[in-house]
Amino acid sequence: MPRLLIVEDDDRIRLSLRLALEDEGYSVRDVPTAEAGLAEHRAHPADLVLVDLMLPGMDGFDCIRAMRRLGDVPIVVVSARDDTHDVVAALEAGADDYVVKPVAVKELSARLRALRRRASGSGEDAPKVRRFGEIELRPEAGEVLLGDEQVHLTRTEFRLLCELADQTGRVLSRQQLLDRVWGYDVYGDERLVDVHIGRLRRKVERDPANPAHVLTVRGLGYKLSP
Amino acid sequence: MPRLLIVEDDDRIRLSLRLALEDEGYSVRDVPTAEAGLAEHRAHPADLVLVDLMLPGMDGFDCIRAMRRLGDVPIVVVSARDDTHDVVAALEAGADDYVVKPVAVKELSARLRALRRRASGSGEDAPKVRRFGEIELRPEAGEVLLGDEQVHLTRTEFRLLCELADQTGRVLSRQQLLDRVWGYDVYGDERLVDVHIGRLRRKVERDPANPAHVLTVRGLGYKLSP
DNA sequence: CCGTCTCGTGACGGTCCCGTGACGAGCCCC
DNA sequence: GGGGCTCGTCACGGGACCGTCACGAGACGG
Repeated sequence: MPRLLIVEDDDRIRLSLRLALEDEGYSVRDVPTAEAGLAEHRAHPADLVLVDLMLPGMDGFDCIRAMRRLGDVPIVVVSARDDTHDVVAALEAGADDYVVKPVAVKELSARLRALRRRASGSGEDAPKVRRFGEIELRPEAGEVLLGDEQVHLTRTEFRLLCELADQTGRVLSRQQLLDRVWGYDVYGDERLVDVHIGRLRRKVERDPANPAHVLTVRGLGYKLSP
Repeated sequence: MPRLLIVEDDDRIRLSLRLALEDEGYSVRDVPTAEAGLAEHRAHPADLVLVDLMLPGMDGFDCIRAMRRLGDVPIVVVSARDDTHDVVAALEAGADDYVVKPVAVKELSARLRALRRRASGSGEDAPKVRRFGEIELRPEAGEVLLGDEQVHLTRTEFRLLCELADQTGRVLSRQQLLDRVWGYDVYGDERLVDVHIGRLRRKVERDPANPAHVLTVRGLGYKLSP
């Protein structure tokens, strides 16, 4: 579930954007100021950021620049001002797109999709099926094979495995996994991750007590080793 | 000089776009039909494509889809129709952006720049692995290799090594290391650092008694030599 | 050469982290 | 409504890890 961060000071617009984009399948967080947006993005990096230009305190341009320094997350400006000068300035600051309020949700959603396609894939179509030793993951089919026999994973276990697989070899903290698997808005107990990791291991590891792929990195989180 | 292909049937608009974008530093080719555009792109692949939607013969949507099949060149639609339905359809077909005529050249140019930045830049960011002789440090994976075998570090040892690595060659005092590894608010015994340095050496040094990289600077602190 | 200071290291008790089993709630399909 | 499946919470136990201390070796200055 892609994570989207909305930075917009108008409560009504923020809420309506949030609802519309949640319908589109995004896990949304929204904040009313640039400062809060930066803090939020630092704590929970988003896959996409929507930012207004006219904000109290730090303005949208500075917000864009600051986020650019943090990473290359796609940024879309949603502004009331239909002015070439603003568009150019926002894009120069590091934004990827600029749409004018009032926005058609369908168009915004299409632009977000286009941007995500461009930002993530960079062209190469993924081989869709990934192997980790004896574990074979087929996201399309929703299947997992251990050796040559299929194992049944619950939805949560499956998504957990997918998220780990998307970042193979990299450590993901419990909080990151909560964000990605359970969604932004869930402030659950981090121990919840442990339980599902355990359940996942019992299904995809030959020796769950000594996992070969779903590894614990003590004090940091979990990772999937190739 | 980035190569830009313009597919636009209106001669006057095509020419003016061409001149404007040549001024912006693009090497421009222009054609009046989708068929010619595809042929041109096949013969001389462009870095960027501008496509009109209303074209005689094959229309812009088909042109976009056909180009998408050829590669992942960034495509910008330049259309007279300001209609959400068209925007969505164009983006779904594979376009990266959609601007409405008459276009402000400055804005178009800024959008092209933003798109090129995104399209090229998404090539992997630096691998972030650092080497110090036989010691290889992979912060993302939470791993450390000595030679080609992985050594297990505890969280504290790992952070300690990372902090030293961040300031390679510079001496860090015990207090600085306490601040960075254990946090500002911890007023622990400075000797604590010694203990962990020792433990670290036993794991990442071939001869812990005569360390080659994790060095003591008597009276000052420790440093990591490259 | 000797006293003092600094650093390395082994041992040990306490703490925190993680794995796991148990349990109840919600959900869906018979 | 019952049974199976999945999920989230909790508590417990074991072990990894940490911080402290003490002792000894080596470095440095006089």
